[in-house]
Amino acid sequence: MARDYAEMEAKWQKAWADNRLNEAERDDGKPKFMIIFAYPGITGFLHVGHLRGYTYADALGRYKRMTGYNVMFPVGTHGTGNGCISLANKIARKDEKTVDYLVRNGCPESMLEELGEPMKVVEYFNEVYQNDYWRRFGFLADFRRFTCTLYPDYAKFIEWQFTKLKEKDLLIQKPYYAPACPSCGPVAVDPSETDLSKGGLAETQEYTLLKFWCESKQFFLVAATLRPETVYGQVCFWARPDMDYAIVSVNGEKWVVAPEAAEKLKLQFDGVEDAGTIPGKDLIGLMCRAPMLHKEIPVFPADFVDPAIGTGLVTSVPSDAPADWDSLEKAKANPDLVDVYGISQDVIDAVQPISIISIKGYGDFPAKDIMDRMKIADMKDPAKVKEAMEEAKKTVYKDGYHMGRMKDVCGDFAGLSVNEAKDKMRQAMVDSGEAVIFRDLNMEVVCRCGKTVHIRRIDDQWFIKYGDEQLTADTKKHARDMFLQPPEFYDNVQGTLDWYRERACVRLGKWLGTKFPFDDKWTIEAISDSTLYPIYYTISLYANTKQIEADQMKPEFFDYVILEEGNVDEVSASTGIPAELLDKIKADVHYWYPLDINLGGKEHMTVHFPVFLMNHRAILPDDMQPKGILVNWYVTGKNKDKISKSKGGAQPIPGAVADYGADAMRLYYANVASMFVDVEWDEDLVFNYKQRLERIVSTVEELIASEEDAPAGSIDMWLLSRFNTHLDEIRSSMEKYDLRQMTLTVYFDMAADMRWYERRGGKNKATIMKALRIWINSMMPVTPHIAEELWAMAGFEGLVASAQLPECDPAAVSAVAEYGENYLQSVISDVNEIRKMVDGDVTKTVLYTAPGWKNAIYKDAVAMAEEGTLGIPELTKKCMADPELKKNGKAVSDFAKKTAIDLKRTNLATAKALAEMDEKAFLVSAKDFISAETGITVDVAGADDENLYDPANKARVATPGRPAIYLE
RNA sequence: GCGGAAGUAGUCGAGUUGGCCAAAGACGCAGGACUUAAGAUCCUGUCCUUAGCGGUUCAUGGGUUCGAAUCCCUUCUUCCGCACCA
Repeated sequence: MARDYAEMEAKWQKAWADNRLNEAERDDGKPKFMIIFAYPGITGFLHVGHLRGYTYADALGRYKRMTGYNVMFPVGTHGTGNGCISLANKIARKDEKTVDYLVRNGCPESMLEELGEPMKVVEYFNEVYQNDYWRRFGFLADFRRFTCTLYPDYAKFIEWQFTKLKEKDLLIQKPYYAPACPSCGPVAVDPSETDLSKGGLAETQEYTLLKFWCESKQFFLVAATLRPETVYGQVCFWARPDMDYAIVSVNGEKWVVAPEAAEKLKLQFDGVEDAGTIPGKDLIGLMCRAPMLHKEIPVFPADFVDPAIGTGLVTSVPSDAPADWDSLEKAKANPDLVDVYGISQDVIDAVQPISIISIKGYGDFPAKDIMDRMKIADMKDPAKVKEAMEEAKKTVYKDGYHMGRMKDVCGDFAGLSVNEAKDKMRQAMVDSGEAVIFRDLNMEVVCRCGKTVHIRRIDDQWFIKYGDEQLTADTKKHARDMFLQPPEFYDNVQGTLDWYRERACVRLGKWLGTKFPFDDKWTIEAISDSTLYPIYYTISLYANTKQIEADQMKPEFFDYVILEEGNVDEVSASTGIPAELLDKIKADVHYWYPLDINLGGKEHMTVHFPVFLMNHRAILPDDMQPKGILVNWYVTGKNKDKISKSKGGAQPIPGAVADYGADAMRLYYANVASMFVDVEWDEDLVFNYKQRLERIVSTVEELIASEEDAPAGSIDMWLLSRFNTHLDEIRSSMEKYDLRQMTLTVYFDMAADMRWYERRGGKNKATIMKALRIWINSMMPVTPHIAEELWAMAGFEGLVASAQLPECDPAAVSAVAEYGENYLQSVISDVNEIRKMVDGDVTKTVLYTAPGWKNAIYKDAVAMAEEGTLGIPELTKKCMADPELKKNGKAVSDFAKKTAIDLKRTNLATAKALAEMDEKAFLVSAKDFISAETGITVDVAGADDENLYDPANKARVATPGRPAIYLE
């Protein structure tokens, strides 16, 4: 059936908008429900994966609407940071990939000129997100309340928030080391490489700079190490003879380091100045005094030293560093030491590895052991050797760190475990002035702008004090009392909250965002301005409709409407906002808040959600704390990666909606898996959902169109019982926000029931309309457009989007009616099962229902089970007391035993239904149906019947609920 | 390393307060119906065995229990977070 989904969807979306169903207005007489999804950062076009979470939010909101709630579902975007700037820059310089990406996603070429300007990028994507994604998917979001973190009124809110944090002593200043680009300022180094063109996997490492005094030259050779605990094993020093080193003056001392390192030092230490250069070859052969060890060691040449890492000078600990062991062996064998550098053989011979750490499973020299074990000496391919050496280094470091113990040669530190010694020894050397701490990236990192990123010290950095004990304790307590899904998040968040310390909250340099209210050289960074914002949706409406202006939104305004502090006339006087309006806004804020659900992807679990909770706890009173957080997992690409926005693998959203329809995609998201697992994007699967929906649509269409009507019978009771039961299931699933279970009920179970009803010849018009009323209404949250279409077709009143889901009618629920059909299905299934085993054609079957005495026992057993007195001896005793039963002796006691055991494990309602059922009458009435289903003649008989036709003596095995079957 | 999660049939995935679980649903596959236009629809089947019985399963090996996919421990494997990144 060809159906123009786009047109149909647009029609209903317009109807919703015309009826203003999406607009959230305070209604003091009605319970409210406020749900948001964590607004997306503006980073370009979104992909089909993002819509997963957003769709959940809309579906939950719609469900709440149809169960009596006044719902607010606002949306917004997050533009803070440098994403938009870097995107605009790339567009401005006509970066080919970027332009191609934009065009492919439907950006008109004419827009490209304008988009070189960051704020234009923001404006453009604000429209794209709202129109091409959220409206297109049929979200009943209150677009009037849309806000963006770069709006001037939003900035006022953030300023107020920071004023509050400061008042509560939660803002502090201290020095801070951050990766920074010389022109763009601090950048984020992470695998997504949002800010970078290279090096997203780099880690910041804390090196210990060791100072080696060189008496003859009166300067320090400065080596960087990650293993300060190995200083007692130093035997020599490595420098590159083929490069020039820089001499810098640091607080009056002269340090020799690689030129790259000199630049880095300037970023992290004060008073670093250039003081000349020295050729590397001039360093070879010098003697220098090793820190802590206090021994003179010689400088040897080495070609493995990389000037870009650390200081470009390396201290040698052959016992525990495979590279050092290897290099030392080579160096000693190198005649240049004597011939070229004039080092005396005595000095060379004196360089012997010192055993300093004992590790279980290793000998005196772990570095040598690991190389022997890995047979590195036998390797020929240089690339393989390099890889193996890297591996060897890691292994020996790891084992040493966890199992190693310092040996006696290690002075005061002897006997300590390596991980203890590491910190203590570093601290000791720092205290004695022999070492300083230096931070460096472990690989090259290049900013989007093309410059190399280094670690830089930033003084007077502002932090939010998330480590505050009281705040942490209060937040943890609240997190125990609220709704958090999935359960492991509920547990983990406690630990995450504990682990939070200070967090840098402002940035220098070119960033989009709100200026820091206490010093406008800083810009508030992206996470810190997106923690309290849901409450702002209750206010944004007034700014968006120009009822208030940004510059009227002074701190006292927020104090009044949010915290109910201050005097309305004074606030009105100072802001120029009428008192009535102030009170109206205040009433709105307190009607809608607290937030009921904040829904976001799993990436928010350790960052956004905890700070969201902490900021609420820090600033708002008890009755405004968030009530729930729902975390959704991702839609991933084929290779299990998160579908990457930048890599452009996924289909653009508008194309996907056009292909499958918004409802099919919504159903796909809701039903394909639990919220809490990743799913792989699979177009075929989406197509399947589309087909399933179409099948449901045509089923409903046919039911509505059918002219037939028939009197109601047992199958009608069955259908209404089932559908009313489903209503309860839907409600209990949604109680837990379990959309998957809910959609399973609505789109699978109910569809199957409807089919069975038709198959059983159900044709009662009134029953059908009652069932459709329930069914179509149940489809509204997830597939609203199709529900609307069917609702209209069935002639129901108004829009289903504003209809209320019927309550389950307990009078319609009948265990007996439901049991009958299950019974029938299992009889048919048994007949088929047995027929499969029989050779030759089957023409006839006889179904024997259980004899009266078995039914009598069963009834007794059920009655006893209801009273809770059922047991094998009790039941047997009771049976034997009956003279009629006693005649059957052993058969009775066996059956009583079996019945008692069975009943203990079956559902009592089912058992009762069976006990009340007249099986024989039921089977007689269903005879024709069974016959039609199986294609064979059916006879029904009771095992007690006189002149029973029972050639195979089957009737004796019949039990209640399980007729015996004979085939011929 | 630290912390967390998870391993279920050909596949994706339910089921994890222990019992009604040979284990939902979907997909795939096989047979049939309808038809020969459809990535259509509808039935039936899909661990082994078998007149519906029974047997053996839920990464692995052990344990607790009258009873375990579900609880405890071994081992193996996979995934995720670890901070200034939304």
